[in-house]
Amino acid sequence: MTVKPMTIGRLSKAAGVKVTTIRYYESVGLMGEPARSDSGQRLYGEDAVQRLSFIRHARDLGFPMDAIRDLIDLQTRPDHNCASADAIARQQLEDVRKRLNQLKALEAELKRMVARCDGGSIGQCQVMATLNDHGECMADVHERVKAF
Amino acid sequence: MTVKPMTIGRLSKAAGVKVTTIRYYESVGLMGEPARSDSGQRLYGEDAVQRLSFIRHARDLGFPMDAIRDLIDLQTRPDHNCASADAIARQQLEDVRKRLNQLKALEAELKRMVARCDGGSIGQCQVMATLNDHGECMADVHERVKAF
DNA sequence: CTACAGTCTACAGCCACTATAGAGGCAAGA
DNA sequence: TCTTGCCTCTATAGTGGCTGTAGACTGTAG
Repeated sequence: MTVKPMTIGRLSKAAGVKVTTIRYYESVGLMGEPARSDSGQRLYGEDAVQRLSFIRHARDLGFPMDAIRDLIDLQTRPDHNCASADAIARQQLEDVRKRLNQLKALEAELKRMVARCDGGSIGQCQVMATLNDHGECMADVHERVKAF
Repeated sequence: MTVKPMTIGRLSKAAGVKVTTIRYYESVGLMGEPARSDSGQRLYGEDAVQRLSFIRHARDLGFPMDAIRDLIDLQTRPDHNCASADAIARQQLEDVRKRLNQLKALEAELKRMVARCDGGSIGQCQVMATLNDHGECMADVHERVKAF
C-alpha cells in the first residue's frame, strides 16, 4: 500500500518550513514540481520532507542556494566521487571563517567605542568622535561585512 | 573667500563612496539635498565629505541605515545627552556578538563536517550524511544567521 | 568642433525570502 | 444542505543596501 500524500500545509508542519518558503524553493528549482490533486493542490510524499530538511540544514549552515543546488545534484549520483561535495563544504567553511574574522574586528572596535562613553553630552561623545574620525579606528574595518 | 564646491564625482573620490551610492544615500534621506548648478548638477562642500565618512564608517561597523539616521539626528543637537548614541552603539555591539556566536557554531559544525570526508563516493560521503541528518549535528544551529 | 568623460533621472536586479490580495477548495458542525 | 473557517492557489510587491543599466544631457580638453 502507498502512503497517503501530504498537502503543502502538512509538509510545512512536518519539515518545519513555511508554506510560502516551500513554494519559493519550488520556484527556484530546489524542490522539483510535485504531483497535483484534481483541484490543483500540491501533493507530497515522505521524500519531500527529507529534501526540505536537507535544504534547511544546509541553509542553517549558511550555504548559498547555488551551492545547495549543486549538492542536490550530487545526491542524485551516489557513485560520483565525493570530492565535489567536500570542495563546496570547504569553500563554505572558508567563507564563514572570513566573516568570523571581520566580525571579530567589528566587535573589538565597537567594544572600544562604547567603553569610552562617559555619559556626557553629544558634543564630547566618544562614540560620535569614533564614528567621525576613521583615523581613530583601531580595527582594520575596510572591507564591509557581506550578507550571510 | 568660499571654497569651490565639488561635483558628485569629486565628492565620490574625496570620500571613497561611489557616485550611485551617494545619490542613493540622498534618496533615503541620509545626505540631504545638495545645492545645484544652473544645469542641475549637484554641488557639495567639505561638510559632505565629513558626512559621508561618518556614514561609511558606521556602515563598515555594521550599523543599519535606521541607526545611522538616528545618529545623524543626534549630531545636530550637540548638547543633547550622549546616552542615546551610546544605546545605539551598545545595541549594535550586542547584535554583532550574537552573530559572532552563531558563526562560531557554524564554523565548528562545518569543520567537523569536512574533517570526516574520506574522499570516497557520494553514497558514503559524510558531508552529505551530516546535511541529511540534522540529528547528527553537534552545533545548535537552529536560528538562521541573519544578514549583516 | 569633436571626442569623451561626467552627470542627470528612472527603473530593474541582487538574495532569500516574507507579506499581501483576491479567488477558489475542503472538511466538520448545525 | 448550508455555513463557517481554515487551507490552498497564483501573482505581485516589499525587505536592506545597494549596484547596474538605459538614454539623454553637460562640461571640458585637444
